Amino acid sequence: MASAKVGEKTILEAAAKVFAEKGYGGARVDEIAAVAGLNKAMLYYRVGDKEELYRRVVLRGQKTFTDSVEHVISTSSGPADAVTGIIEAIAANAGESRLVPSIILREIAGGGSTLPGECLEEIGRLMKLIRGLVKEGVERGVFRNIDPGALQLMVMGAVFTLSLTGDMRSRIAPGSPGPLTPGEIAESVGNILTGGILKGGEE
Amino acid sequence: MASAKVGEKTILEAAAKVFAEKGYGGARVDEIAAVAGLNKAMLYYRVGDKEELYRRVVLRGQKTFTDSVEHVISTSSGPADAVTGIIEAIAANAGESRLVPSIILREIAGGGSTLPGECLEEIGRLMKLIRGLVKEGVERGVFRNIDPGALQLMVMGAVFTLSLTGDMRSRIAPGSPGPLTPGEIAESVGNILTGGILKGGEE
Amino acid sequence: MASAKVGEKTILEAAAKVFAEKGYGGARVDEIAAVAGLNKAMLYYRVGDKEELYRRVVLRGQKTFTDSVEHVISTSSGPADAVTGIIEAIAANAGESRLVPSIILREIAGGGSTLPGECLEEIGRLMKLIRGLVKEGVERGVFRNIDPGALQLMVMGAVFTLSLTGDMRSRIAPGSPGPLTPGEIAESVGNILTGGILKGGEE
Amino acid sequence: MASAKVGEKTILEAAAKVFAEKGYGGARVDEIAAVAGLNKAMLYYRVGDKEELYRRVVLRGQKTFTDSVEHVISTSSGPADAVTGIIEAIAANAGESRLVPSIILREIAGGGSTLPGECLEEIGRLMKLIRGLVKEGVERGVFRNIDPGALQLMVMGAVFTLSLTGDMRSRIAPGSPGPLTPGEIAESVGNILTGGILKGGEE
DNA sequence: AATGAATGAGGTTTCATTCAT
DNA sequence: AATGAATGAAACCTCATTCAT
Repeated sequence: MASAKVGEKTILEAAAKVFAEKGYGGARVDEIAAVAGLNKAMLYYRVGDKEELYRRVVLRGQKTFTDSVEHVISTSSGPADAVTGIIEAIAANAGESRLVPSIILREIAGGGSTLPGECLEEIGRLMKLIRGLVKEGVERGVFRNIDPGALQLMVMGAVFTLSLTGDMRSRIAPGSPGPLTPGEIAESVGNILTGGILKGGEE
Repeated sequence: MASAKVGEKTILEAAAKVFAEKGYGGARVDEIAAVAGLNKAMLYYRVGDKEELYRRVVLRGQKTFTDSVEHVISTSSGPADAVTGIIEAIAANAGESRLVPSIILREIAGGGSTLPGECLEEIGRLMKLIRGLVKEGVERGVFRNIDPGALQLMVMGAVFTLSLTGDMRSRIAPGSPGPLTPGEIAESVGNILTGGILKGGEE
Repeated sequence: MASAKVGEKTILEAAAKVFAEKGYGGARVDEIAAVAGLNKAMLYYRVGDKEELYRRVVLRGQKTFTDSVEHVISTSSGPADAVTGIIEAIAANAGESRLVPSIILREIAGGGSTLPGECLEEIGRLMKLIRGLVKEGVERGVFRNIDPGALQLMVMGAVFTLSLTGDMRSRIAPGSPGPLTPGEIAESVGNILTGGILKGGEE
Repeated sequence: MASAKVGEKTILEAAAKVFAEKGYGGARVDEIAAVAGLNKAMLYYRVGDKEELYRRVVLRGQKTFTDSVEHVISTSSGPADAVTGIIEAIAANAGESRLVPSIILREIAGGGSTLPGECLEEIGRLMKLIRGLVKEGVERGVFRNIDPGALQLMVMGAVFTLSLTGDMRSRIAPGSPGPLTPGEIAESVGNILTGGILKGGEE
């Protein structure tokens, strides 16, 4: 059935979609090929085996992600501003495609055992950025004394979870407000993170 | 060949372990049987097929989890106290077994598509508890006006992520302090959640 | 649960029922035990393995069957009378339990490959009876010159088929008269066999 | 490893062979694949699972069978002639491959419980043909008043039984004439059916 | 570049059979 | 005599991967 020149981008996007929905173990190469609109054998010819496919997908997603964080930091006016910006960026990113959040959450669930080495390094790059940011904030007296790793993971965990549970929430809690927009998510999380949940707000 | 009466609890624990590590798709019935110290056919005799096995594991984990939250709420002195207590309970729970966090995170990643109906209901029970708690806190003037769903998911996402990334952190960031204890996790999260990250704490 | 003394007759009848419905390959020892109302292990203790179970069931059915044919022949007033009597006996037998017909039909379908030796011998006894009958009829000038083997198989094939298709007929042909009684079957077959289907009757 | 394009016909024929010999329950997919000269997985790729395989085999056999009956009826000079022709056609058909007879006999034995719906419909088509034929014969005064269903089943039962017992007969009754040719079978059955077994031929 | 056909390894499930009590 | 628990072998089916064209 023709298929009219399927670019590598399409392939990786199709793979991303399936990996995100089913996880590495649950994803079927057949399905990826079908979603990409491509003969299965072509996947092997063009990209490689399932593992390689996964590696590329994850790496691509991570790069986009870390790049956006990097950009926000370098253009922000200060640590507090940067945090808000990052949350917004993450939420926007996650709203655009479930892919990275879902894959990262799965990797976290599995203890990162299936993550190729290169990907671990890329995660390192992200953490370094965040650590730098927090450190600066603390030194400048803007942030309280916070574990940067904890902060980064909290933010990621929170934003990803909120982004991914949009559909589920309406199924579970009929009265709930339904899927949140990236903007709302960023606001919710940012709000709590910056001000805490207590009314008084003091320590 | 020995094995002396393997209880159903053992079976479910073995299954939980494997599902937690590999996810539903990646888990092998063979492995579960081996971990349970049991012949593969026995799994089918005693519990049922892979799907049923998963259903029971998840449900059991969820029940334990929600029960502990329920207990904390009913014995706490007030909403603020309860939130701290819940965070501690979740962290303790997650520290004890990676199981529930990891399974829930995976389900979140997959959009809950593989979650049996009964499990969704159990999630509903949990959310109801949290919602009640937040509502009370807001009414009493203890909490700022917060979306309870967002809070619950944030907490879960944050705590689970922190609990599960212990091992990974040292691999990724050599300088990092290593796996946190449940107590440290609870403190980190509780700290940020209650007071926010900003020094002044205003707004 | 108890099961209050299950006799061997009951066991064989249960087995017969299941073998008749599902065939040897399709029958499950579990199901036989369940139908007999007794623990699976007891089947092995009391009767033996699946093959032995089958052997006994088939042999028992055959003996009853051949005995009734033998009885009819020995008490009939002549060959023509005996043929009618046999048809009636077979039909009555088949009406009583689908068992023998169904098992024999299956064995015919499979070329008798699963039939234990003893059973083949018992079939031999039946054929000898029929052959004797036909031979006598031909010698006395009552029957036309007929292949006794063909006659016996035709009668068996016809009667069994009619007996077993009762339920099916109404499902397939809504207007059809529904399951026939053994008497009607015997009449139908006897009628055709003795008089032929042509109106004039002579060759 | 070779095998050079195995057609679907070959697959269905192999399946037919095995189903005919062993029945649905006794047939092994492995064996069917081996007989077809094909990797097991290919069966699933090309045809589907065991049940689908069976459905196709049975339907194909039935169609061939009913078609031949239809052809005989439409080209015969009258009802009596048609009956003889059908018997010959069935016998020829059965002589050519044990397949259809054996499968149908098994289905009769099992009460048609495993027959897919489509196949029941196809049986309906056959019965309609026969019913029309008998009705015409009776109306024209050629046949005595006969239950068409009974006639059809008798003929089928008789011819199939005779066709399939060729091998068995010599094993059971050493003196017997051995397997009959389709022609002989048709003659035997036709002879008895048209003229009856009694010498005079009167009622 | 592209694809239908093919395959082996491995996954899930079932089943006849036996053991311990 | 009776049974729940246990097991190995084998059945059905799927999947990642490759080949021939």
